Amino acid sequence: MSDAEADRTFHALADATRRDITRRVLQREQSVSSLACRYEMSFAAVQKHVAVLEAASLVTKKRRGREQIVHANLDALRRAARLLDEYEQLWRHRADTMAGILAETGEES
Amino acid sequence: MSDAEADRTFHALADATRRDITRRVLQREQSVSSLACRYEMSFAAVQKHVAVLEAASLVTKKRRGREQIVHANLDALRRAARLLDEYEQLWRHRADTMAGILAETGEES
DNA sequence: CTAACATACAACCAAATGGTTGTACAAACG
DNA sequence: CGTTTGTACAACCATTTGGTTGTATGTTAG
Repeated sequence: MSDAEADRTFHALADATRRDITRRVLQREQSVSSLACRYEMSFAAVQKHVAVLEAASLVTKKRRGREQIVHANLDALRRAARLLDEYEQLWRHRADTMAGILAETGEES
Repeated sequence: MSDAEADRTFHALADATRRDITRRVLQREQSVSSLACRYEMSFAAVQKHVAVLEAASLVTKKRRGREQIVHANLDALRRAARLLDEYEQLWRHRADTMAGILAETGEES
C-alpha cells in the first residue's frame, strides 16, 4: 500500500459521517440521496463525503437510471486492516529479537 | 471505540510522517529529537506530529532525564484494527442474511 | 556556574477541510 | 410536454492542519 493510498484511506476513515456511510453501504448498497436523507447536513455535503470515500477506493458508484448506487469495497478495508497488522508485526519482531538476545545471554556456557 | 477516539486515531494515521514515526517507535522507543533528526522538517513540526499521535493514544511519552522517550501503544493500534474487522463483520452478516433468504426460498415445499 | 542540549509553546502563515448555497442537467413520472 | 428527482459542480466561507520561526524553560556536561 503506497503512502498516498494509506493517506487517502485513513483520512477517509477519520470522520464519523464517512464511517457511518461506510457501515451503511456495507450492509446495503444504496443511492447517494438515500444516504443523504439520513444526515442533518446538505445533500452536497454528503456527496462530498462519498467522493472522499470513493477517492480512497473504500466505495464505488454505479449508475442505475438516474440514481448513483454506492457500493462498499471490502478489499480496500481489508488492505487498511492489513497495514495495521503489519505494524503489529514490527512490534512482534522487536519482541522476538529481544527475547532472542535474552535467551542467548542465558545460554552462555 | 467512541467516534471521537476513532476520529483521532485514523486522523493520526492519515499522514505518512506520523505512520513512519509510529513504525519507528514500534521497533524501538526513542526520544523526540532522535526522531526529529530523521526528517527534513523542523524539530517543532515533528514535535507536533508526536503530539497528534499522543492525542490519539497511539504513543505515550515518558521523561528520562532531559529527554522525552516516545513509546508505541500497541493496544490503540489493535483497537483501530478491530474496528475495521467489525466493518467486515457487518458485510459478512449481510452476506449471511442474503444466503439465508436464498436458502429459505429454495426450501419452499 | 556556564554552555549546550532537549523540550515546550506561542504566533504566524498557506493550504486543505467541511460545510454552505446556487446553478445546471439528465432521467423519470404524470 | 412540464415537473420533479437525483446528481454534479462551482463559488464561497470558517475552521483546521501542517508547516515555519522565535522565545522560554529545564537538564545535563564540563
